[in-house]
Amino acid sequence: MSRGSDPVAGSGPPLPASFYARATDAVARDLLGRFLWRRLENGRAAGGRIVETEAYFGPGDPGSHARRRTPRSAIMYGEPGRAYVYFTYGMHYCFNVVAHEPDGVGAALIRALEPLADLEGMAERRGKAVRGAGGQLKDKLLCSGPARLTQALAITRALNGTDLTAPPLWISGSETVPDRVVTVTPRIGLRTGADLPARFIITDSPFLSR
DNA sequence: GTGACGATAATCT
DNA sequence: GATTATCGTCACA
Repeated sequence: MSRGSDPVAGSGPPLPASFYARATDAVARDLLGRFLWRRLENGRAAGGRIVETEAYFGPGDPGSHARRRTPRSAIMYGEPGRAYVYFTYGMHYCFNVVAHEPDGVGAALIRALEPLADLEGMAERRGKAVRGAGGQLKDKLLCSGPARLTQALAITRALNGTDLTAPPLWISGSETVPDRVVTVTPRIGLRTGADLPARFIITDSPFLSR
């Protein structure tokens, strides 16, 4: 970021749909270091730098919702560059970007952000869990997990299917981080056997989910 | 610091 | 009826 003092403007225009029309794991890898932004009802923008992602594939990937085509997973069979937001465990939303080659299936789960803009708003939406003794803000707890970041950015199922190449929810950033700062690990939270090495992290980030 | 557990409802078999 | 791409809290060390 370099232009002016507004982090949103300084991070450049939204990534085009073509960015997402590539192999799912390549997109998940290349999302590291980019910026996720959310324009809120009050006009403010909340956002952060993507530091952790996972790739979920289509039929043949037992850990993926899209291992079968169902009403919920159909969006992963559709147009790249749209949001896939689902509700789980009776209380949490998770945010994915539909990403795959032509006629492919898949999406990249955004698992953690380094919070950059509207930290106070994030803290309000996240609730008391992000405050320590004396009301001190624990910024590591704002966006370090897939359900935490959706709460911090006010992402709900109302945004399922939205186009990510324009507000109110978009990703920007023109730089691809170098391989030397990236680590690949097994995916998290799945039944063993489905935990493919398809989790991508910025190795030394303090804002990872674990 | 670590590990167990319950919350809570959409989704699918 | 079972499962779940999670998180916060509470023990205990």
